[in-house]
Amino acid sequence: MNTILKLLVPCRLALQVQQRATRLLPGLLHRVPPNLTYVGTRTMAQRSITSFFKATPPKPVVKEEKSDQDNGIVNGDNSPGSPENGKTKRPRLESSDSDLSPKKQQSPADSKHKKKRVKRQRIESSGSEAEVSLEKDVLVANIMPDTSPSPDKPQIKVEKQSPKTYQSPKSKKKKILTELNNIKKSPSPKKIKKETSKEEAKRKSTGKEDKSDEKSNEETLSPEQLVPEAEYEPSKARYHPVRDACWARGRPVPYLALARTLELVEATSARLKIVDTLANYLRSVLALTPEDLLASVYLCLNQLAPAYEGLELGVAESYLMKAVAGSTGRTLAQVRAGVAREGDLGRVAEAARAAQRTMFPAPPLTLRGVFAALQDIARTTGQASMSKKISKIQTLYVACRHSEARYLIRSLEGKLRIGLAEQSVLQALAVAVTLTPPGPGGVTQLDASKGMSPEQFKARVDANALTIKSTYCQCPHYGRLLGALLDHGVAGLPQHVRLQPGIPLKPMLAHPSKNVSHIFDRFEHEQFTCEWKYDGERAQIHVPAGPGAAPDLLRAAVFSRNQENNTSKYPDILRRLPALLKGSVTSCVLDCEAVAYDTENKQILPFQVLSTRKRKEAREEDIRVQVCVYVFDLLYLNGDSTVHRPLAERRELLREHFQETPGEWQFATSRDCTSVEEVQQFMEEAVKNSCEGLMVKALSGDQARYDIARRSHNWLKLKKDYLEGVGDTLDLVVIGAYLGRGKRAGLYGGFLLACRDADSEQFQALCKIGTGFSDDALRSLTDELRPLALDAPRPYYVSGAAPDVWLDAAAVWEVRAADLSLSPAHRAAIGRVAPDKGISLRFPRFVRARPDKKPEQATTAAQVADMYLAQDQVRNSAVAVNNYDDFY
DNA sequence: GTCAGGAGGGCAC
DNA sequence: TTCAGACGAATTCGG
DNA sequence: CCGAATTCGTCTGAAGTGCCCTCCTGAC
Repeated sequence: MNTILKLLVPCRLALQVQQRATRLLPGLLHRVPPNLTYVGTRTMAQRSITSFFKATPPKPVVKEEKSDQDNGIVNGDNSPGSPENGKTKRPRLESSDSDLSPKKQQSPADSKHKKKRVKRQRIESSGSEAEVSLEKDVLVANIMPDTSPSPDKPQIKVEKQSPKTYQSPKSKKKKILTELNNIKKSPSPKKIKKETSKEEAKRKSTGKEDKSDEKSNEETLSPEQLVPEAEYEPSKARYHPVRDACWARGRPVPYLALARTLELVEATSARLKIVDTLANYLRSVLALTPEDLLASVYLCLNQLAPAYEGLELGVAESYLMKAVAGSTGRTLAQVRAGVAREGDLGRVAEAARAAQRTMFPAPPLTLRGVFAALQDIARTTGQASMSKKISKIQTLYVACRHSEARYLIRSLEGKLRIGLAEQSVLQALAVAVTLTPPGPGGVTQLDASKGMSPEQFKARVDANALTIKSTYCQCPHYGRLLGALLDHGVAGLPQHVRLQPGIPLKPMLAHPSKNVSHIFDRFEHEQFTCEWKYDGERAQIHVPAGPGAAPDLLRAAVFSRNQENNTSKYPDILRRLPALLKGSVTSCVLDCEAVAYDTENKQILPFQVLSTRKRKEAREEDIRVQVCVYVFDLLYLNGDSTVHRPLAERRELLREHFQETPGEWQFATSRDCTSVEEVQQFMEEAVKNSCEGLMVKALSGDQARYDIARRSHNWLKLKKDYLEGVGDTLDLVVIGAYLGRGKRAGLYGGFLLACRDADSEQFQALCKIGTGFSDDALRSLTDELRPLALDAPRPYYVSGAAPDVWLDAAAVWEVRAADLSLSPAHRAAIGRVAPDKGISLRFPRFVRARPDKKPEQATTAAQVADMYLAQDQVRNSAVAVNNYDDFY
């Protein structure tokens, strides 16, 4: 802490000096006449777009070196060409053409080595936490007096062994194949397809049928027959949902059961295996305690409720560190140091908990208890709520056993980081309900795969997964989904849970497209359309049906891309709804983009302006930033879902039933392009009109449906900064580093970059950067930069924030960005565009190191300011900016 | 007791 | 938002 | 024709800027 302060002081001083100096400058640079021309970005970038489209670059070549003259501002004309050389063949056919990609250069042996290394690390990491203490045994004994494990060793053994259920890909693959061959001959028709581990396959192949399955569904296990909680192992081969569970029928699921499941998932990287493990756990829940299914699923996903209910924990790392420190008798500094070392508060908390003895152990945690407590924490608001929250957290924390602490803390942090997310949970749910189907009469079958061939079983799982995912995408509400699943089974889902206005659905997303030929590859024989990609905020507008034939505008709602309820943010949009809806509309769901709009100059404003709008309970009379809503899709109309219709039809319905009002409601500008040139021209128009680029969508056929369950990224987006050699790149100096977390623990995970101010001889911090590095690059950059660590920043560093480690200015990196923005946080070019604001980068990413450049050759503050001012959006809104002084 | 500024959290992109 | 890595499925290659 | 190799799409978790909202803290 002290060191940080020491580091901060000189930096702050320098900053103050700098700020004072800039304040003395008249606001000359504040605004720029629109007729001014710049050597900077725009001209170059625009030209580059043209050249990009025109050139049909020959072959992917190793990136050309830039000439030193460009000084790293723009990679304009020396476009190295696109990797796909404009062919309209399917990419896969090109396999033998492109032989210079980095991946290819790596020998297969190398990559296998790499894989092995990673896997081994993962196994070790989860095996190493053998934190079984006597005290824990006591706790276990408390619940299951008759099965209390003998002290220490057996438990340790289990903890250490269990994660090894998978092997390196190579050996694994071979084994599986042999085993599968055996299975082909074996009479057992069990769920072979999913089995990936050697032992499982082996055991399967023995073909011993478990005849007591159905019977055991009826029986109730006595406590001594139960698996000890700490030894619960849902990754087990031939898992039996009742006999292998660690709790009895009707009893609350122990939180440790979930923690054990998550632990095994964390130790596994094979996705099928992860799904299998989670599915087994879910089968037990289905068979024994179905009322805990919802909480189980929510805890796996780190959610408390549907997003639109807006329930947030409001606690994150800093408060959690206090809680952990407080209840383990450590200082905050000790916990901080632990996190810096491990890169994960969860593990630090787990270790701290394990080292602690409790005189009177709290009763073991139940899953529903933890879930309820988390909801309770989230609902705690108002004065002194933080201390209440912390004490609630501490109550939970001191009751944790084994790995529970790790996952409890990570749940509170908001990220489990175990390689399990929504798609896998839904898949696991599908596997679980296929094997152990619920229904009106409860679970009657524990293993429904009996008598099915592997192919049949897989087909059944796939079908169920599609039903579940599709239902979920149209109604992302786990309460409803799981409720219907338990009551009616999978078959009853589509009937009981469906798309309805008022509940936001998952929106269609787009994949970045690096290259125009990608578009033509993807939509080879299909019609497609291009739409301008507006730089605003996704808005899903719902209008439910009223009592009569009229829409119920009072219950209309606006949802964000992540299903957050934004209704109170946009009273203006809701008021204007009647102008949009023609008389034929009784209910609808519209997919739109809300964009900041200057009504006087009829001009789109930058995203940064939109983001200054009030977020909650906005009153229309207070609104200063107007929005124009660009409608681009129709998902529901007059009681019927339209998501399965092709875009061409949806668009037609949209135009038929809705009407534009200039500056308020507009249909997204679109053109059904057929040639590269057409796309090129349309893209240029979009960029000139303050848009980010284009969205490309199939118009007809299967690909044109709004079908998130099958493919959530079915559209393509084309932005100028994706295109090789077109976007803005800068050459920046590394002046600091941040310690990595999670999978980057032990390495630098991010860096602080600066530009050079030639006038004041300073390095001014411009942005942080943390993406674009390959794992290897990050490793070698960390090694390379560690020796450059400084005790204090150089006097000529100017930065608003202090990195974990200051570095001597030596390395120069090429960095790509989408835009430049005015920044209250960074000091680059401060005073050159706005008196008290610097400039920063939007979406900065690492391109490559520039060992050929010295820090003195880095991009200068003046160039940064030029690049900022040369942006189309800034130029377009220059007039408007006068009216929005506050924003600039 | 009130109020302003700051820190932390969460959510857009 | 961007990006990279791992996996798994689909496709192509080669003996 | 079959197994090996290659490629592509999907899923996940690292990381970015910048804004508003909420709560805490310290000054008056």
